[in-house]
Amino acid sequence: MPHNESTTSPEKLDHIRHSLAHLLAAAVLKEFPDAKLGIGPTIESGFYYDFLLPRAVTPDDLKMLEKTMRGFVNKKLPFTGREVTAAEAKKLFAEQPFKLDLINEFSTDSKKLTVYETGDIFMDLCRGGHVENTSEIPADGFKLDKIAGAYWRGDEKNQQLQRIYGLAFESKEALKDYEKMLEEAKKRDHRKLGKELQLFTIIDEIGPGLPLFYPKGAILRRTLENYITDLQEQRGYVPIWIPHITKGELYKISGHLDKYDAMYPPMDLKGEAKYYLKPMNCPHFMMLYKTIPHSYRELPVRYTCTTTNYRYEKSGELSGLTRVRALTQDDCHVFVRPDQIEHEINLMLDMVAEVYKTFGFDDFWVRISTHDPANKDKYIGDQKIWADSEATLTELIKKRGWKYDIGVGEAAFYGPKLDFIFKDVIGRDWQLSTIQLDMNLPQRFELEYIDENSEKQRPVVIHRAILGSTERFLGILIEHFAGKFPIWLAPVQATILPISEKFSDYAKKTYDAMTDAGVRAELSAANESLGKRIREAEMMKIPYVLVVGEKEEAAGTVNVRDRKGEEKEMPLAEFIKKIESEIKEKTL
RNA sequence: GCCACCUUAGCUCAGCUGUAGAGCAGUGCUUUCGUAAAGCAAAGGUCCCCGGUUCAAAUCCGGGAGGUGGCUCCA
Repeated sequence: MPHNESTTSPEKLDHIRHSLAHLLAAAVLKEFPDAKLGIGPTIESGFYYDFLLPRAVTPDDLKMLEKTMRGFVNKKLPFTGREVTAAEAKKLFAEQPFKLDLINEFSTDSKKLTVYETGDIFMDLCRGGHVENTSEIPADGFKLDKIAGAYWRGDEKNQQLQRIYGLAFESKEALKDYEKMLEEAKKRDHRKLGKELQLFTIIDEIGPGLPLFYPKGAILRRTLENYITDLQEQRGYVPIWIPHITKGELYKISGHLDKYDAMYPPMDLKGEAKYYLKPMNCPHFMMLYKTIPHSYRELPVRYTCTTTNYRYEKSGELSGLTRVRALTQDDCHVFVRPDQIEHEINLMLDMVAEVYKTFGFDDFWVRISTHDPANKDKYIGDQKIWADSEATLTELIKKRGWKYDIGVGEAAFYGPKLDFIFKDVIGRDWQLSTIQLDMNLPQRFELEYIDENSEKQRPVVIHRAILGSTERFLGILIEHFAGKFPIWLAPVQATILPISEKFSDYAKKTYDAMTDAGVRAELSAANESLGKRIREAEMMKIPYVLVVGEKEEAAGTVNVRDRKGEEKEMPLAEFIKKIESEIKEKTL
């Protein structure tokens, strides 16, 4: 962010935000004396505070509360802290049930508690981290932003409180910069661009979370899927195909039904056994492996299928392409001998690296989820495989120099996993690729291979998806490129504009030559002004605009305008060669 | 699912109790143009849906659906 001439340290900014949270609570209490206070921490862009209030807070209330807070800031109130015992704290916060809840929790570890007072207007239970005086808070660097519902302690079963969010920065300029950044992000929002560029739509009559793709969006999808399919097939993956509905029986074997029944859309087949739309593919893959005998020689067996899953996601969760009810996965299951795990995972990491490089995803990190050694009973499978594979995973990631984070105890009960988290342009985290070891499904489906001693052995399964979900990946791609896709992905790669109808024939010739070369070209008839057609092409973010007129026809050239607005005349054949090579090289 | 807000033409939005408006897109005609908007014309709406209040509702109230931002969830 610009304006880094500011001398405010991150720690100081945190103190300012934290202090503002207290001032917000003080302002709320002034307006609603019966308000019950929750917690008020700092967040990445400011702070929030949770309240139980007699009525819903309105945007007008926010303005009023903000004014009250400014009044407090200008009063130059000191923040003073002191230690109290749990009993004292309980007396001080007798009217505040949520604070009592916190006191009960904290006092179990026999620590002293601290309370902070702001002048004589407010007192809060708090571990500290404030400015010494409200005069240190820039009065124009903060703003109450929005209101949301939030469950006490983040638990759905608890009472829902009203959370008031505030933005807070070290200066008015920094606040403005932040707001400007959000506005820029809005411009590249994939839902907005999806509509403008005619990529996809969601239709009420069809249902929320069920996107439909227009031709341009479908080309994007197909290009993406072909890319990933080719990559896999070059690396020894073999395609399989599976139907989209199944008897519930399958999920009884896999054990999924007991756990996630509510997520699975049931199908009514008129009195036959209960069927479901498939919410996942793993059990199908297991069955295909199981029904033919396997020798140790043929392992690893790498099955792949790009297929759509259907899940009941809560309505409030759905959002554009990033959270849908019909999601297509580039799903792979690799059946390996335990001694092949390391090699196989390393091959997968190669693929992840190649794919991210292709899309220019530099900013990602890896979450390594391992088992909790203090809680061994929670996990199934061979202890040695657990220990070895976790060490291997960590080693492999380290070797590549990727940022990572080890989540001890975050592994699934069936095996450790690697999740690849991509940070988008505005700093949000998105989980894309996942690689998971599974020692459970091979056991439940009684998968086997015959070893060199003719004995039955159990393989390990590695689940793997690189895009994760085609829909989510597309959503992220749209925002990553702000709709300006690299040439190999662009739904329309070049559009040809004859200056007037006199040059229609030459334009058509140009169009045919491009199409023959496999370029996705478009021909724009001359019944609108040239300026207007250029404008339209720019708005559709088409990589190359080819203008042809008298000069070009005579010389056999095209006038190429790129997305930067720069023009260059070149022979048609030369341009085709250039664009072909860019498509082949997947130039960013 | 929960909390708050939003829903008017294909899109972006104005109108906020007195029988619905603009720009763009689309259609027709004219224009045939040298790098981000040529001109004219006609057309386009159960003002999300269902109830209620009112002489009168796009506008006020209740319920529902969908969306946005959060919360929770995400094999």
